[in-house]
Amino acid sequence: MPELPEGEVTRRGGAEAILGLRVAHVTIRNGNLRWPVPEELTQDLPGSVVKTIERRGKFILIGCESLQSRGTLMIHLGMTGTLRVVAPDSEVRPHDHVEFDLGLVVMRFNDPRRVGAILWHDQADGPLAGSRHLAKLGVEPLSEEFACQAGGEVLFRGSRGRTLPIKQLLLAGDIVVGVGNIYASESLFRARISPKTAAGSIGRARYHRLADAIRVTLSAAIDKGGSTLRDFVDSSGAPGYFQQDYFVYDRTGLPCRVCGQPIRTVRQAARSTFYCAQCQAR
DNA sequence: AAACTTACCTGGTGGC
DNA sequence: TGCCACCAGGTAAGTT
Repeated sequence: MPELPEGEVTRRGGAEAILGLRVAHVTIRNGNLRWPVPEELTQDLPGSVVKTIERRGKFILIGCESLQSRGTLMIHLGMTGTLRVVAPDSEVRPHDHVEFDLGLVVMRFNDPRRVGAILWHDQADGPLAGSRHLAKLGVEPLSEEFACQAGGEVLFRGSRGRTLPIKQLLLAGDIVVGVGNIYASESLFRARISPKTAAGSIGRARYHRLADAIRVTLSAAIDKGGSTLRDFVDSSGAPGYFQQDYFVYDRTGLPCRVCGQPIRTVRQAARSTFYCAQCQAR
C-alpha cells in the first residue's frame, strides 16, 4: 500500500521525469476518484509549467505555473494508486484514469480501487498549507522537526491525554504523518511497544525509541524503493510498489524473526495489526 | 474534545 | 464450477 515511502519514491521519480516540462493536454478518462477530478483541469492546466514537486504526508504536490494561473496539483495514491511517466505512444492500461501529456512524456494516474485523489489548489485561494486536506496533518517524520530527540518529544507531547491505542494514534496522522497500516505495525515492533497500549500511558523514553523506529523503518523503505525508481519512467515497468522484508506485517502465525514466537494479529478499528506478543509485551 | 463508525471502491480469495 | 461474502486500507464526514 502506498504510505509515505511510496509517495516519496514517486515524488523523486516525478522530479526527475517531469520537472520543467509544460503541460500540453489533460485527459480525464474516469474522474470518479475519491473526489471528482476537477473538470476545469482540462481547460486551465495546459500551458502551465511544472515548477516544483514536493510531498506532504501522503500527498504528492506538483506546483504548476502559467501566465494566467498558479497552483498545485494534489495527488494522493490512496490504496492502489500509481503515477507513471511513460512514452506518449505507450498503451493505455485498464484503470489509467487521468493523463497529463507533457510533450516528451506522459504522466498517467492509475488506480484500480479509485480511493486515490487528484485535486487542484489555486494559489489565489490562499497558502497551500491551509488546504483542508493538509491543514490538520501532523509533523513530517523525516523532517528536522522530528529528528533525533525532537521526534520523541513530538510523540510524547502529542499523546498526553489520549486514551486510544498507540497503533491508532500513529494511523490518525494528526501527530505524525505518513505512517500507514504496514509501517505502523513495523515501527511498533522495532520499538518493542505493544500496538494495544494506550497512547497516553507511554513514557518519554519509549516514545524516543518509537520515533527512532519510525525514522529507521520509513528510511529503509525509501532506500529500497529508490532502487525501483527506474520503474517510474519505464513504460513496461511494474507499478511503483516494492517489497519489504517485513518483521511482522502479513506474517500471522510465522515465527518472529527475533524470538521465534508466532506473530499474532489483532483487529483495531477494523484494521489488521500484526505484532509479536513476546517482543512487544507492553 | 476525543473516540468511534461508516462509506468509498475493486480485485482476489476462501468457503460451500 | 460458480457464487457469494469478505477483506485489503487512507481518509473524512457523521455520530456518540
